[in-house]
Amino acid sequence: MGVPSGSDGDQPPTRTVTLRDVAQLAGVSIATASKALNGQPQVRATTREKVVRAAEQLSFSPNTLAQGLITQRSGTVGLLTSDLEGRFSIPILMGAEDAFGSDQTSVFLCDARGDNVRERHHLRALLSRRVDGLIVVGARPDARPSLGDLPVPVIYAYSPSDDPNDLSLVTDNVGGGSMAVDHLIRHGRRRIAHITGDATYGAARDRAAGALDRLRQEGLALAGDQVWYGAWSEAWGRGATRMLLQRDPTVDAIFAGSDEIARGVLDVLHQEDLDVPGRVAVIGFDNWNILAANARPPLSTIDMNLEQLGRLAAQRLFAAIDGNVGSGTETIPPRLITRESTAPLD
Amino acid sequence: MGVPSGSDGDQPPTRTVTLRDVAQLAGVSIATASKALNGQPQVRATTREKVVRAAEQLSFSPNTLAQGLITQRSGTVGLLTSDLEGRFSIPILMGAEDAFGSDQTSVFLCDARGDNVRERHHLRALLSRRVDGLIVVGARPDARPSLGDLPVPVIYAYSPSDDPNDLSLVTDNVGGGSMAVDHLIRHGRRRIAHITGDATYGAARDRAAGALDRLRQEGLALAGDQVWYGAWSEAWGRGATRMLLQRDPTVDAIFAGSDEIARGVLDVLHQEDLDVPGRVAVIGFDNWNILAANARPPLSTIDMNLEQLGRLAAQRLFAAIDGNVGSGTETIPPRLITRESTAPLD
DNA sequence: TTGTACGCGTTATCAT
DNA sequence: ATGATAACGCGTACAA
Repeated sequence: MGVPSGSDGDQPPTRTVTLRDVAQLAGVSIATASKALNGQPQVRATTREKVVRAAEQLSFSPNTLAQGLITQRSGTVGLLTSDLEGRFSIPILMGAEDAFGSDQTSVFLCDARGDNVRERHHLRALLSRRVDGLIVVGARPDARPSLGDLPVPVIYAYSPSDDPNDLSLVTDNVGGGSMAVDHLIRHGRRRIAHITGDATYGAARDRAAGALDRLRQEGLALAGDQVWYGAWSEAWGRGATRMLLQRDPTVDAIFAGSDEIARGVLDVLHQEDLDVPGRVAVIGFDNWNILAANARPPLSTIDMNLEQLGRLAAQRLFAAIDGNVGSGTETIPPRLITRESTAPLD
Repeated sequence: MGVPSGSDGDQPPTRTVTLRDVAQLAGVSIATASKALNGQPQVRATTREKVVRAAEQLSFSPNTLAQGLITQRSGTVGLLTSDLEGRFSIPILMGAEDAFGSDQTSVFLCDARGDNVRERHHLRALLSRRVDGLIVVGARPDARPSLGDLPVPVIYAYSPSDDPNDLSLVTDNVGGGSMAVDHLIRHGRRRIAHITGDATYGAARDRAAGALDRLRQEGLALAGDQVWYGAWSEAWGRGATRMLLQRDPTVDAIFAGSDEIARGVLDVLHQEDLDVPGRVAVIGFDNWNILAANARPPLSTIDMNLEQLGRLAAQRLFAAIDGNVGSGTETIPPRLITRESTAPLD
């Protein structure tokens, strides 16, 4: 079909305006037009004025592709994510996009959907588009295979590369776990339990390690006698809490490995008529706003500062593009979000 | 700092390999190399073989920028979103990215963060990059100002353009509301109430209109005597449910305007010991998996098919780029997701 | 201060 | 079937 849009009559297919048109209208050569628009000093003020005016009049917009051909810089970067759906990619992506946006560089978004073939495919396309650099955002906080030697710098975010020569940016899960327990201790809790997700996730083990570490420092034992590994789901939060309460009714605080799990924990505590935080304090992980802020009561939690991680990735990539390539793994500190679920005992 | 990465010695700054290198290695002219690689018929099989092999050996990757200069097509499109944070943009964006990915076109992601200035800024950048087209993804399902006449086709997704000459793709909120109530009726419910979000959202009013319409068809009155407009939050879901139960204890089903609200509804129903779905059925809206699938019980809901909307936007944009520009507003039908919160009364 | 001429990497048109 | 050569739109060394 194709209804012709616009009410204007059939204008001749208006060629996109080039620098030649501007130069012509201004009555100068292409070279001077270029210099004038690019703020080169060797051009008379009045001439520059003429050119600028002409450019505006024609609403000239320089062809970045042509510029890139010359400068050998496309002014673009690739954002290669493994799962857009996952909630962790988004903030990172936002941070990066934000950091780049304030500069001149545009961002190619590619979602590999966890598929290796698709990833290679996107990689080829990006290199063919001559991106100046690449940020690879993983789906889970465990090491992923390096992309190997590429003609452009690469930063790995969230999932570190398995090659220590690459530069990776990750969250500090050990520190986060420790921070959560520290917060509970400072609020007078002594019988602290830990319910968390899939033990095959490094994040789960790291958070637990941090938590246990902090408990040990304080000479406290873990309530419930074990770390309750399971699934990253509300359902597991419910199930584990029931088991926990049965095994150890003296528990006065629960550190949940994710906000989802924490919601399940809250649900069962309500069912058992155990006041939160009066009787049991609860702290989550992720600061997933929709879950944490709207919980009853609002949930204290650990924020991994993913947006900052994204921004930092952008900065590191810039540095690498400018020749300052780094390597190793850089860790971003988490942040405590205090809400009502851990208010002090009165 | 900048630790030099890689363990290989200081290789000379390896120039990116061009078609010339390939031609040279294959012992042919640049022109023939080009033809060979592009599958032109006028080239001997053995020659083509040579060239292809040379290209592989050098892992040649054609410079898309240069190609674009000639073909006047960049093979890129812009995805201009108003709020990446918002959960609605993501699935649309995924659908579009997916549809494009299977073709040759790459996607520029731009987040305007609801800021008009930033939007113009991104727009300039995208046009300067010679994108072949644009998809504008709004933050809320109400009309937004048109970008006006641009040198490339534009598709508006989720938020329709206020200019009927533009092509907009939106979800069917009236149909969704009607579908939700229909489902409840089919399962024997007669005392149906509706709790929803901010009345300034067209989506809220449309869903309510669809619900009321379906009730009217059936000769049923709305339980609770009114549509409970409020906020798109769990807290409002709780508050409204309490008021509703007070005003009309006979209610046997609640249609919530969002899954968030539905979660609040469920919470209060549990507190009041009203079995779901035994005593009261609950249906949400959005199919926001994390909220709906993990609710207790799992929540029936309406899915707006946003990913499909994104894919369709990509297809329509392709058509427009190929000259088949459309206009007006196209509506994507929603889809009912049945879970346990609306299981039939036994 | 301005203009000429060349090149960026590729495709397309013409000879050969 | 192959190879010069001219574009594409722009930046820049060099000459004027």
